[in-house]
Amino acid sequence: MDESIGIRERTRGAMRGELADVALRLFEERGYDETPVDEISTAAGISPRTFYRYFGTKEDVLFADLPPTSVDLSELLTEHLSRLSPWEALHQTLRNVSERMQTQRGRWSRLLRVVNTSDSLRAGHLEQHMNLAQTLIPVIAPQLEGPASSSALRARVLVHTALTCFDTAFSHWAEHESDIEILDAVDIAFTTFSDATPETR
Amino acid sequence: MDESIGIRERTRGAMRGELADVALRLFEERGYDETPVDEISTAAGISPRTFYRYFGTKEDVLFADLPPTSVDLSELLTEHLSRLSPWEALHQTLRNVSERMQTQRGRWSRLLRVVNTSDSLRAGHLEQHMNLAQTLIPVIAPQLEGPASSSALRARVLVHTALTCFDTAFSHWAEHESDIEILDAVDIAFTTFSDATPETR
DNA sequence: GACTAATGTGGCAGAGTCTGCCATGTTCGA
DNA sequence: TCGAACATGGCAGACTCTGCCACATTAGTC
Repeated sequence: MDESIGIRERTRGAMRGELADVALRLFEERGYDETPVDEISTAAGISPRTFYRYFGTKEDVLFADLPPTSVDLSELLTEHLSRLSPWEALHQTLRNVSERMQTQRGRWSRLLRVVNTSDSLRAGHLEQHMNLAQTLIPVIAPQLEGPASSSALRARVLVHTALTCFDTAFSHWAEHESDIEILDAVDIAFTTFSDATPETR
Repeated sequence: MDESIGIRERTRGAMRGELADVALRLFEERGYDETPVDEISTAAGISPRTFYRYFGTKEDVLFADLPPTSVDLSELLTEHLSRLSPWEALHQTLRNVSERMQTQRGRWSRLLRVVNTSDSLRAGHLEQHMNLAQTLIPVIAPQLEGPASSSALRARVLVHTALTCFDTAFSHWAEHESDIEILDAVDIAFTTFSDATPETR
């Protein structure tokens, strides 16, 4: 089964991984903005030009191969939607993602720490979520009741809010790593509304 | 009272405004990525170097002088918090911002249309909100009940979610300008949770 | 084993954003 | 009127990213 991949693709994948490792390490040492692509590529033994063949942008070396973007979330979400409310389904879907990420806790906290040192990086991270949102909104939209005129908007709100909760939980966890578990942070984030807005019911 | 400003600052402000106008117009015509700073500055009769004295980055020419960043939201929020729940206070605060923005409806829809044509711009726009969040979170945090360990996280979630609702409402409005009013969109966005998550109570 | 095609890689030039430095002109207050 | 503060412009340079072409390696075929 693996033979079908061919050695070329396997080494290519390995190079992507090595680049990601080297880059993360250098970013931790000297900072993202202070580390030009030149240094990453030479540290990995390739030319700058080749770097841009593996990753379209410098940011991508951090974000491209991350779980939330590589896992098929629509499928997961569809499954949860069959037995949960839209909001709960989003909660569980992103909770599942968090569970998978736990196997790489160390890498994640390193990455989040790097991301939070640079404004441009934070923006790039947000863009990842915008892309994810475009995938999830069409899955949620048909499940919403109420007037069609507002359900399109509410689907957007639900998905973007869910990703915001997810993101906020992770940032908070990365900053207070010793005080709280990832999954607890995610659960607290997703249940904030039911606790904090009694008047709006 | 206005005399204290001095003509220099007044003309400087005028140049900022003119640059913003010229830039928005050019971005509409040729697109953001296809319009180099050279063209904006020459169209406004200044050198590229001087452009970067008025705006630190090319993005800033779109975002820097916008109401949500120039109005003092902390003050507004503090006032609402004295008689509303945190979530409702955030809702009303951003509703007030939306009301002020209505006087520039046309400019806003033009701007949002430009922003939504470029991924990098959308991310930059979100970053404006990240900065706002840093201002609002300390205002909300002391109002939250419950264990201190989770209230810091919940304050972050509430503020980021509020800004997400605000942002989503505006994007939706910009795309369906004829179907919905800004304030209605904002209200729908902010009341999405109370309607859509009965199970989580 | 040799040949061709596909693919990975590197170098080069160039556009575009943004910064530091210095020189020039204009305005303001004394 | 003179010096100080300020706005502007030009220049060089770093950095990201792209298009183009040349070279080498590999894969598949005969």
